[in-house]
Amino acid sequence: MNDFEKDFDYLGRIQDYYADNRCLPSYARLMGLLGFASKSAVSKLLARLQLQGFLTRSADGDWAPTDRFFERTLSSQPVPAGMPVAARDVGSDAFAIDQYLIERPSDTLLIPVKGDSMIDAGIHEGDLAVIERRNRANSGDIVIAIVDNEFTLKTLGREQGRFVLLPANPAYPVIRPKAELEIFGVLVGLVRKYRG
Amino acid sequence: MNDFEKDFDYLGRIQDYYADNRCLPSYARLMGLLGFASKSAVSKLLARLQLQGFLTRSADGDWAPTDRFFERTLSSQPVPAGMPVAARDVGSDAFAIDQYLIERPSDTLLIPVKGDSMIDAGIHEGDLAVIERRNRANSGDIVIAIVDNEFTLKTLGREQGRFVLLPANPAYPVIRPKAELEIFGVLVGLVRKYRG
DNA sequence: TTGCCAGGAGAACGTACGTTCTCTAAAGTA
DNA sequence: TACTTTAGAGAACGTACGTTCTCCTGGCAA
Repeated sequence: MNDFEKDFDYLGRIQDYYADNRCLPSYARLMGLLGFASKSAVSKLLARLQLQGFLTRSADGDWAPTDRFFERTLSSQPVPAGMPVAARDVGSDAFAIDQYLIERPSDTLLIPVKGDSMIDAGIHEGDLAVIERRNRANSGDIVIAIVDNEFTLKTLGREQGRFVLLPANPAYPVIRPKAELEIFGVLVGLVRKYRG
Repeated sequence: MNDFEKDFDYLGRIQDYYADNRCLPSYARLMGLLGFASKSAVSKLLARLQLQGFLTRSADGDWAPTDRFFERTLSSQPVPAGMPVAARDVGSDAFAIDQYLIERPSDTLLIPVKGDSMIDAGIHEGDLAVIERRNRANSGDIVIAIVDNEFTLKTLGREQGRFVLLPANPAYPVIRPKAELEIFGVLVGLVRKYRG
């Protein structure tokens, strides 16, 4: 393992710590975490990671992760077993999930999916719907509409010039709103977590 | 504003600070942030927020946000028509999804899904599979296996003591590997983007 | 009015913090 | 070989840290 890979391995452990604790570890804890016996080693490592753009200093002078800190490996080709993920091999790329899904952060929110009315569209109960707030949508879009004071996730359709809400499950009826259909937002992404 | 609302306001400012700095503020900074003139006021506030389940102590004894701390990014309650949205945007919380899905960043990578062999599990072509690298898995897990030097996403099953790979699409056959089955990782999450 | 309670002020304390030195050992280069 | 570079060890320093007291004050109930 060369120096570059070693620092990448260190970075991985810091990322894991951050995922657990939602905060960067102190110098003392980094010593234990990385196997260092001195804080100056930690200090120099952090300086190197800052140069590579993974860390920065906050306004208060504390260390803080950068966007690059949260980039994950995107790989479409199998890599030999035993190769560390962190060592970005050929065919792999860096990738930030949130930036991929969310284009307009201030207009975007996450809403848990209830029920199975969109199951045929691959949208399951418990999935997290990434919704961009908007009052208009096109036929064919999957939208969050407000019906009877409740959020409803359905495909927007048209019938005789009127908007209707189409479930993606034959067990559910098409919703034909009597009044104006109130669209809350448009589905721009979906997030599902497995294992609890 | 009663005591409960006041604490909620304090919590909001702590959440804002966290979104900016990706770390909870120290007692001294909380004093400035909340308008307190003493640290004991901070100490007691944190104790109250802990009771309400917004904060907790990490294994190292530090304060750490709980899941509930981030809950404002999820709107689980229906929003009455015409009312302003109680749900918070995802805007300031720059990596909400990433942190939701990924527990061990250094062992996690993203792999684009090819084909429709898992369509009945709600996994579509073009989705991004969030994979945690691991050589072992349990029957019933959805895994990435390496077959013919290609990634294959299937449900892990057992047949007469041997591992097999089960598609979630009747058009595809069960894969019964002749040699040892090479498991690359386990599916821990799924990400889908709509609208190009 | 009195007593009680809780949020906050203010101060003291011990410690863990981040920084910054010098020094060592190993690796690379001429 | 000798020179240079660099990751890390180790120690020292000043400070900001979290905790824990006591005391003050306003609100509420009896």
